[in-house]
Amino acid sequence: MLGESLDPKIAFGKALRRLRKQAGFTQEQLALEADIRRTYVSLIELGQNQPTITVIFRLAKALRCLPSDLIIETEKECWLQ
Amino acid sequence: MLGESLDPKIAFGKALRRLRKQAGFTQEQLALEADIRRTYVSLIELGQNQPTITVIFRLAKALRCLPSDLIIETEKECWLQ
DNA sequence: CTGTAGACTGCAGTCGACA
DNA sequence: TTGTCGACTGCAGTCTACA
Repeated sequence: MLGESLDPKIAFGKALRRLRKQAGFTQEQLALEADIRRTYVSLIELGQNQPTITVIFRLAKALRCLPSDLIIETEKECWLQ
Repeated sequence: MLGESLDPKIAFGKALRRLRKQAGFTQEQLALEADIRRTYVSLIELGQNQPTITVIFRLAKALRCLPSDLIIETEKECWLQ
């Protein structure tokens, strides 16, 4: 059977970390560009906090991608495996 | 010049209302399927509250669409005008 | 059918410091 | 470079009730 679908907040954290590294950013650089705190980026990536839509848009802008791209990557983490 | 980009939480509310009506749901039916409160759906659609990623995923499931589709519609409200 | 209102609980998000 | 910890503020999200 196919694996259980992953909690969206866990999946988002994994997707964010993957995209951040692809972009060659540290958590600190990403936080700076997204205007949020570095410690909060850490919590999100670890799936210990879930972002609101405003934060999702800020992170996408900082990563120079569309918010929908971030969500598409999250869906992959959620459902592909 | 192009119009100011709309606040994501306002844009999300507009997109949600549009998709909900397209699906032929009332706020109450949507809330029931998404397992959130009807009054909260109202607040989101009016842009008075912004959802977390968990709520975005629940709403998309209830609307039988992908979370990324919901965000794509939000981007349209944000940037196309 | 939808908006609103008040009061409430838990967590999103901040801040500073240290391993 | 990232995780963690404690303490904090504001808001996400609930509940009930009424226009």
